[in-house]
Amino acid sequence: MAKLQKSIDKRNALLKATIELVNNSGFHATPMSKIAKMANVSPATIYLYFENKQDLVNQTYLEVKTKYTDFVFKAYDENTSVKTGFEIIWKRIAEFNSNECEYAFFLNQCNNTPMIDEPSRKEGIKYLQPLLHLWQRGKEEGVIKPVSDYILYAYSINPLSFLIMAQKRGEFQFTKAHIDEAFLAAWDSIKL
Amino acid sequence: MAKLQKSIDKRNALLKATIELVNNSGFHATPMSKIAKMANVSPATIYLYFENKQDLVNQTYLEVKTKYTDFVFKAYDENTSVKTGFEIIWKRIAEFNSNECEYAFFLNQCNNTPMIDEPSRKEGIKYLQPLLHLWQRGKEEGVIKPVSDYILYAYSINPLSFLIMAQKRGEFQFTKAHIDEAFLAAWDSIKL
Amino acid sequence: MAKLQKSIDKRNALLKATIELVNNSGFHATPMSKIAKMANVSPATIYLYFENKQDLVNQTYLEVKTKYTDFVFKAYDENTSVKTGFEIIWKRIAEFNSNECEYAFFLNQCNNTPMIDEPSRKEGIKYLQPLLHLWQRGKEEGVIKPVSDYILYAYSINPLSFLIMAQKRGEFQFTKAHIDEAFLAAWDSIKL
Amino acid sequence: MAKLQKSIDKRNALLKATIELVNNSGFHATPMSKIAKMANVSPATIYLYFENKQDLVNQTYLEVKTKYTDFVFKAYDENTSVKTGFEIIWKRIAEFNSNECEYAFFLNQCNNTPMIDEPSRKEGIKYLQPLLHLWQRGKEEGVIKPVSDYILYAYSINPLSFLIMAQKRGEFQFTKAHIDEAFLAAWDSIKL
DNA sequence: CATGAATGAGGTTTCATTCAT
DNA sequence: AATGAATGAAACCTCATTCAT
Repeated sequence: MAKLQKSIDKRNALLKATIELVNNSGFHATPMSKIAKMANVSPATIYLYFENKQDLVNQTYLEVKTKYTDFVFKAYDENTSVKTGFEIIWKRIAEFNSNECEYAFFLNQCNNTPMIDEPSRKEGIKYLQPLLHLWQRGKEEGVIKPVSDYILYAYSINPLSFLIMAQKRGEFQFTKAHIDEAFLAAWDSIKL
Repeated sequence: MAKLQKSIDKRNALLKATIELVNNSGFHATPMSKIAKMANVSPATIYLYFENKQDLVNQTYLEVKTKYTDFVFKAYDENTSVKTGFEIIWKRIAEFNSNECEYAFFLNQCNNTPMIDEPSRKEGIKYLQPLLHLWQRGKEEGVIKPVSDYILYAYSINPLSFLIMAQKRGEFQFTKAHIDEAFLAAWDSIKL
Repeated sequence: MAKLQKSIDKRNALLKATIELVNNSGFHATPMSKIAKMANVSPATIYLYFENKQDLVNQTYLEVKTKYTDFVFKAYDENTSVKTGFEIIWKRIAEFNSNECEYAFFLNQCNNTPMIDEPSRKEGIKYLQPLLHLWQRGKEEGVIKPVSDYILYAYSINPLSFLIMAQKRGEFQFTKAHIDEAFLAAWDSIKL
Repeated sequence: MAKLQKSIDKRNALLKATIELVNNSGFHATPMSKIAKMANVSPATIYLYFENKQDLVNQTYLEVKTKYTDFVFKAYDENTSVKTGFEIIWKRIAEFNSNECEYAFFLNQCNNTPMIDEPSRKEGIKYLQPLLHLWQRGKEEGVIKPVSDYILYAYSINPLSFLIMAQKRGEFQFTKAHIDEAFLAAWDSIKL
């Protein structure tokens, strides 16, 4: 057990280091040696846990994406009105962005650069299903605008990423009040 | 004259090559040698026009940002209603994203990674002034929600970036109809 | 007993794996980890049986060389005519090359690259004594050309190595008929 | 001109260093850094002249093989008896082995290990044509044994490689007298 | 002004070997 | 005796930058 635990610890330390360093410098500007140093292992050790750098980042991505989805949809229950359901999910996403901002930054980088390879990206997309189903229901009930999910996502969910990145850059302070304003804007943009 | 002209041509070729290569591979995965080759120039020549790689990218960024702003605000006239003004600006932004998507991709990369250094990024921000003024007027007139400009931007402007990137990835086709839907969502999200 | 037996099995598995992998990739392109894997053993275990990689290869070489000599000279009896004696030995060598080609390839690699260290190489040379004695007798009897043993070896024995390697590369098919032709060439080259 | 000459010099220095180092240690035990040092260039410079290590060795092989063939067949004239023609070629090969033994060692290494890739090996084989034609004529005239060219080569040409390698190892001294003895053995082995 | 050649520094990855268990 | 995990050293290779021409 001790040995296994140590291995898991090392793997986690590597994932953590990857997230932090990639957040600050991007994929290509983050050398394996730095990741190793931050995780307190030898560079060679990384290759016991991951095939290569790309694999390390892919696995980190999928792990973080899973954390994100677990967090976002844990509190969600299908038996609510569309608006309530959306509010619950949206607020969880906002909370994740605030509380786990390292994770949020990382996912953002992944979504905006050719850092993650196609298969892992595809794998990461399926996680949104519950939200898509909710929107589907909303369209059928005439509560949500009958437009592409991409547009709904672009206007109601993605702006949070922009705001969180602005906050990271120190340009913007995301307060409680802002969250309510943001939610209103999100809902207004997609509601019929 | 011939000499000077030639120089400008070379500089432009370098900027163009930078945009294309960075769009496809990102900043750190784009070697100077490739930029030089694509611009039909020796690597050493780059350093006659730019201090170093960072400077090349910064200058490219500012140049593209200028093209963007020039295009976006050229048709704008302050003497319109807030809604009309916003629509004009928004549609120009959408048009730029569609017609000059190479430029749009590049600006997006710049906004989402630690590729551009802080000074250049700061420099690039001031360009939005006319839109900010319009929003200010809108807030005073009670037409626009009285919230931070960052939130207004996040919900009404930034989603276009998300959609254009989704289109680049081939996930989404941005049609004429979509543009109208998107504008509606944008306006709904910020109007009072 | 069980313990000792097990050890010998492991050692043999390691020698076998070494031969196969070195045959296919050469000494320096064969990592210890692969040898261990093929022998179903931990890399660390190798070092219980051998001092280091060089020692592993040296020991493998001497072991194979012994198998070779045992096979080649087993049927040999000094009380024959020189020609008959030579034919017996030659045919055994040819048979070894055909039937135990893995061993033959390995010996060949060892003879042609700086893979084996000098002491082991020296050790491996003495095995040929019976053949050298036969040639000595042949020279005294005026049956064999009075030339250096190196020349006799180069022309009557070594060509088999070349042919067997050509066969391994798929360039040449070594049939029964070829063996007789080859023997004739061998004998013609050294007989007076 | 000066520049071009310098480039050619550098390339030649690299080929020379490759030959010497590979001769002494083998392909996989010869790091690029050592080759660079011996050629008095930076490791990075190697990659201006060769794509990678494999390419460096392949090109070296082909270059040396060409030197070999040029030397061997330069004095050869088709209008001779088979025996005389063979003697001329054989003696030239022997001379090459003696005088350019670095080249000869190198070719030998190449022929006996998986160092050279298949395409280059194939490329290197065609060089022997004149000898094969001579043998063909010899068979038709009933002067040469009617056996596979591989066997003829194995017995009449390849032994020289063995002897030259033995000499390199210091086991055997290849004198003028030896050459005549060796030629006789070679001819006896293939003549009818 | 323009360049091709050159390189030092540093990137990712491999591997022979060791060590705690 | 046996091992899986770990690693320092070194392998191949790339690239931003410089310099002689």
